[in-house]
Amino acid sequence: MAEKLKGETRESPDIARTALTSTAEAIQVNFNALPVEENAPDRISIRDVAKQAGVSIATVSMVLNQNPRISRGTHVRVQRVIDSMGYRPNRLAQSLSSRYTQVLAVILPPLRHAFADAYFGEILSGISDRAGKLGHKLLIEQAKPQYIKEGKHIELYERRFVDGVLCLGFNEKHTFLSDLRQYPMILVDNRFGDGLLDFVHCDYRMGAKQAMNCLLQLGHRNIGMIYAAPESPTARDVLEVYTTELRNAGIEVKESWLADGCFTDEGGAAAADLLTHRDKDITAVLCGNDKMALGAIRYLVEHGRKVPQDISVVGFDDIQHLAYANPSLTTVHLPLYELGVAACERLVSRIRGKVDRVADVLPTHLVLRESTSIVRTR
Amino acid sequence: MAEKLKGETRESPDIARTALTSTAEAIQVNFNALPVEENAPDRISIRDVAKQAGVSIATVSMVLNQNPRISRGTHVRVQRVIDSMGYRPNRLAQSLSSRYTQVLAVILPPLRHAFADAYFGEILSGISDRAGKLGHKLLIEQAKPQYIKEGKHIELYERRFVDGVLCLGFNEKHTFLSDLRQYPMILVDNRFGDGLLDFVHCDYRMGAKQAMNCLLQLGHRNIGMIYAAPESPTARDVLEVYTTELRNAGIEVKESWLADGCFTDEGGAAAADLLTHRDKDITAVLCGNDKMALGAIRYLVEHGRKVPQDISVVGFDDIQHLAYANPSLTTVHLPLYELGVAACERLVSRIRGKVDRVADVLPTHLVLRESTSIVRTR
DNA sequence: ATAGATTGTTAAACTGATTAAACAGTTAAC
DNA sequence: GTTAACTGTTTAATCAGTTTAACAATCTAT
Repeated sequence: MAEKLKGETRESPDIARTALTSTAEAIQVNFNALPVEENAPDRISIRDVAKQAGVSIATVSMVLNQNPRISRGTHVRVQRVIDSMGYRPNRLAQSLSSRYTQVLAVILPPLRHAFADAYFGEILSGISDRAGKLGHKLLIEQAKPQYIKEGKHIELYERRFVDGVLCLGFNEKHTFLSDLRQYPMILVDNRFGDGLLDFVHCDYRMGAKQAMNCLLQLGHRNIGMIYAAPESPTARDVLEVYTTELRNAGIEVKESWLADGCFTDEGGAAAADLLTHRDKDITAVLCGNDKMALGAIRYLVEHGRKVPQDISVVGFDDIQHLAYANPSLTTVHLPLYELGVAACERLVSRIRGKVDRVADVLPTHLVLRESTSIVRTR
Repeated sequence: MAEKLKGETRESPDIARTALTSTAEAIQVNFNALPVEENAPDRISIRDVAKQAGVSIATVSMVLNQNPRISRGTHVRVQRVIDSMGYRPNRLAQSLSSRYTQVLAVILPPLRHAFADAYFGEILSGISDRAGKLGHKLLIEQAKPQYIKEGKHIELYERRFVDGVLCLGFNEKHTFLSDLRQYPMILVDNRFGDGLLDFVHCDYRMGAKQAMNCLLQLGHRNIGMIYAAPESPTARDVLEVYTTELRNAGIEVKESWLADGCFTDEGGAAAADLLTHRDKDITAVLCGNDKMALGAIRYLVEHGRKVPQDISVVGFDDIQHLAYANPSLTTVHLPLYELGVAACERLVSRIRGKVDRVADVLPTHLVLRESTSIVRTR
């Protein structure tokens, strides 16, 4: 782009004009003062390269895109010019004509600390790494109510900001997701009941089974559960397996063993409060995520119950630095980084039309640490 | 790029042509079968709107951009057509001709958990909120060595991905930053010694003064410091004020009172180990950030030293959920969210040419909690 | 009545790439 | 010795907007 040049060629005649006409000078002068681009580096376009290399712009474009119809010799010759001129194709122009933007969006829920969240962060890491390798950029958005109301999520596609979208931390209650059904989109770590949305999620059933297995093997029979977001299919998976596994062990779940912890630290503490007051015999608690598990442990310890001696706690997620917690947390490891990688990978495949339905489930495993122990015999 | 797709469109006609020589029908049929975009919603362009409204595309464009030269009547009439057709301008085309992309990039350091970091997260929240309000999108990048080596950070501007860049978590050692000097860029929460880069940072000198004031008033005289990244000007600010304040109180800093904690939890623990072994008389420790403070507290508690009874600890940052820690952390509150807001605001001003140098410093304040107490008299 | 200024709209150039179709120049086949 | 096929390159259309300069219509002043 030759803004600089344009600015100059435009400027001089105008100044001349205002000087002569002697009316509205101030306006004209001001108007011209603004677009003066101090330091716009002269952009090199494909035309400049073509001229320099003595070929047509089509040839340069084909060299750029490794089109096999270009001969070896021409390729080398043009590439040399490209390198020597330091030419970099304008990707706005590329995207405008080529159908692809090479940009993906990640949409996060409107939580105050969504950007500082260990769970999202780990997934994002995976997404970011893979997107980089696949030559895609990442746009980050937060789905605030206003944002959805204004249809900004649809604009993402319609105005050609992105080729596809990854949705983190949403569930069936977030109906705006179905607005995106017709576009490449992947629901990350959840699924929609109607099966109409592409998704990639961790195997929460497997994880729940592993956790329950552990607790049952340690002799626990009165096992509470701090769940969250029962409108989320994956969260329901855990609840269901929890119930089933207890029943298989000949234990009937009591209503009083369940409490909602809202996925937060404080919620976990409050839920632990509720559970321990409703049923003094609970010797173990399965938590829907690590944050709630930590909150529960904090509450329990602060109220004189030793973990794991008095009560065992199992989490879900395996958030990184919690290995240092005291006691360190026994938890179901969710492959969140890999989840991000897979989601990104699949989304790009969808965009390129290589697959037309994505429904992946990634295996989990239990990490046995200090917050669980064999049940205390009374 | 779309190797697969491209491959297909090229391949099929070739096959058809070699199979049936004289009939062009096969070619036509195949050719037409491929580009059938399953779900490509017929994009509405400015031309469609112009036709429908019975005006030229220039007029539609001017209505879109609220150009005052369009009469009230025409504006209303065209706007009605725009709304009824659900037209949304293609922003690739807009950006291609209008000089602005309305996209900003945030570059994070290549730390493994940069995306899950409370410090970055808080700043990012501020940036994201303000960017949204200013009508800008956010691109997130991590400055891995390879990324810099390939000049991707420069490509961000040269290929017109963004109008400006916000750099978080970097310091003078990151020389690649000077590559961006000629473009709109803001260094967030740090500055460059040479004063050539725009920046917005917290007032670390003020914060350090507040922290030292607190500890000295509580009677502490043997005050250690767990610092990090001495190559960072703002980190040096803290070190300097720490020294100055002690000296002003008639205390000479000992070499053994200083330890590098690398800004991490584990580093903080290791540094606490070092400090307490090198000088048993230390009764307080000032930490360069909350993570190190937490690590230090963890180490101290695990090794039988009570906080704050035996030793006081002050942090820096005021990371959100640490208010719940036990003991809760006395710390210097950095206005990180506001920092993000300010940085974004300033960057956009720079891009629009409204300012040509940014150098803002935001005030801090001390949050007194449980990890500090009056010095124990022996 | 006519020149000059004002206002609102449009034609056309421009942004910087991709790509289908056309077109030369060789080579192989009949 | 044509005709046909293949190669490699270019022409020209296209993507979807913005913006300048031109223009017609109306209003004002002489």
